[in-house]
Amino acid sequence: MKSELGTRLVREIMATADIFLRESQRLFRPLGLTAAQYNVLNILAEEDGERGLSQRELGDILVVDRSNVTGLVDRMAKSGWVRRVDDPDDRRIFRLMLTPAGRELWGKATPLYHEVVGQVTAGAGRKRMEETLALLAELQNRAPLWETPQKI
Amino acid sequence: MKSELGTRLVREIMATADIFLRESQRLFRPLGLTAAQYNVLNILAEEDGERGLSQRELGDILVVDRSNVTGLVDRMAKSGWVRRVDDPDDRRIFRLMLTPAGRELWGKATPLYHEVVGQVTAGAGRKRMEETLALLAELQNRAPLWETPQKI
DNA sequence: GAAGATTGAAGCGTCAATCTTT
DNA sequence: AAAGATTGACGCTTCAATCTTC
Repeated sequence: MKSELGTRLVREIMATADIFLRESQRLFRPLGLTAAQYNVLNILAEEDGERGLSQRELGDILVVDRSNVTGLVDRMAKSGWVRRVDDPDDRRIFRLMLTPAGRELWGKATPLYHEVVGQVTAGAGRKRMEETLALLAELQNRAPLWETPQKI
Repeated sequence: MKSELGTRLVREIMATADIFLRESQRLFRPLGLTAAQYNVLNILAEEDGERGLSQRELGDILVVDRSNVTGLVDRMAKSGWVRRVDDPDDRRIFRLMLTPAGRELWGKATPLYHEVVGQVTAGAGRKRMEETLALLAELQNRAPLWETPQKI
């Protein structure tokens, strides 16, 4: 059973991520925010610069389909947290910016998030976390192999 | 920045799981199967026993809402891979069983899955994987802490 | 033609409400 | 009343097709 350990590893990584996702959804819910929307807030808040991101760029950072960004931004714009601004140079493009309300919400959600993450990872130990991060990076790099099973 | 490492760890676990999910979807797609459906196949196939699982039990194992199981089983029954059998003792319950076609599909999908997982985890090293598994288990155990931020 | 954004269809997931059976 | 299953509303995600602009 050489690969059994690998199978378990993959399963537990996915199970852990599942739990994190579920719990973060629960954490953000009272703020009217979803986990996906918090990611957007986070990215846009750090893009403090003037230009803002295009929807395409946001999708690339989130690693989601462009079509997904449309609805996500729709909902967040409706909630008043994000604005679409016409790009002056290219009329195909919208530039995304946080509204003041969006920035305020981000300011409220972030310490909450950091607090629980800090608690959950508290006893993990710096070295062990770094080793795990290295392993995860290797797995991510090898993931493209999934695309080529063998043309069954 | 004591907690920054923890934040990175959480982010990378979720990113890695994301990649695995995406790639496994791609892997199963030619078989007309989704990743969630493969999990069902897998659980039901190992439940080789006679009784089968109730939908409630399946949901508990998958860690998804009961309401989700209904649609999942609907679609798999429509594809002819799963059967709902009336429980002889309790008329509220359906017992779920793989059809022969479902078992055959499972037999086809599983070696494919194990092959790619084996490739992706190939260079990881037994000891490192075991250490990571231990860390993941700790994180999962601590996850309930997410529920109690501090009643903001 | 290619790139950015959108739309529609489908699957997966949650939650809240309902129905049947226990 | 409690438990198993279902339904409906909503959000996230993908894929394929379309529209506008480059």
